[in-house]
Amino acid sequence: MRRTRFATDECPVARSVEAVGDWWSLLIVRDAFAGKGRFGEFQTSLGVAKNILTVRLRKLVADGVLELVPASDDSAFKEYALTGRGRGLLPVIVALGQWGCTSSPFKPVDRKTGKRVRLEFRSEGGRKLTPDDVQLVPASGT
Amino acid sequence: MRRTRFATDECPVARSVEAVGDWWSLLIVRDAFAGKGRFGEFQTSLGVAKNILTVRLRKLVADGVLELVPASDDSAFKEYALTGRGRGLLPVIVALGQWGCTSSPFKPVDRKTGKRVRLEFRSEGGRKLTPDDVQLVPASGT
DNA sequence: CCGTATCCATTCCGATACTG
DNA sequence: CAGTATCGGAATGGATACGG
Repeated sequence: MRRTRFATDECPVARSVEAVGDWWSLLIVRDAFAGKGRFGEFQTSLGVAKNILTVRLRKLVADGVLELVPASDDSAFKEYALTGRGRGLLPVIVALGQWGCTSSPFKPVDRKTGKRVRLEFRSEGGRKLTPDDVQLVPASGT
Repeated sequence: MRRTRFATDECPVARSVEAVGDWWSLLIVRDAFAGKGRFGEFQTSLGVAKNILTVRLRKLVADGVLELVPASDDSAFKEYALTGRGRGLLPVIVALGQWGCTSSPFKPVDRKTGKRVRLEFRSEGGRKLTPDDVQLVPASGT
């Protein structure tokens, strides 16, 4: 029963971990943000075995991260599209990307201006904080 | 040779994925941010098998996320502490936490004011953006 | 207390072959 | 193109026993 435990873990990080499943899922989500939606696109992009991809996609759909929609170009097929919940994962992707390195094949930009976007910590007052300004405290709701 | 491929992947997300390894590592990092540092603390907190924990800690140290430092209370033992690189993972943890849910055993606060901190997308001009305002574009460096 | 070493079950992953 | 089915190898994970 390995890591099923995480699904009911009280920590949202752990539950996110469980929901997204494994890293394949996250890379699929990354590709989805990059505009990919077809089974073959994911398969080519990730080089993952097709059976694994099938399982991952199914899980992502079951978890409400992706949904199957009619393909835009060819009505005979379906496409995988991010749900609202799925789009909520963008900060995770961007945070990983920012941590990974600077030069990236995918960069986040403002949809309107096309300018570079970054993830920042902001206090309630709106003040920009560095990671060192931030600490994780044990709890007390919200 | 499974997923070793990711280590040389050009995408920083994929490389982060490889560096952090698996979800255990991320949960260890989460605990480290929460002030934990001793082997036993991780072991108790995560309920992970000790041999697995050993491997994960070793990998995190090798990847420069954690480092071994003399224990503060008992000089006979060592503690695992986040490196600068490791502290850079905080946005990832917080992003996962924000996505996971609202009520959390760990919340990020401003170290100085104690007030709630959130991760936000900001354009270069400083304007706050929603995830829907942001798109991932294929590349062109930095 | 802090690991290491071993054993075993489960799972993951990749390759391949096959269907519609 | 979009999967499904099966197979074997590798890695993960848990439990336990052992040593510094």
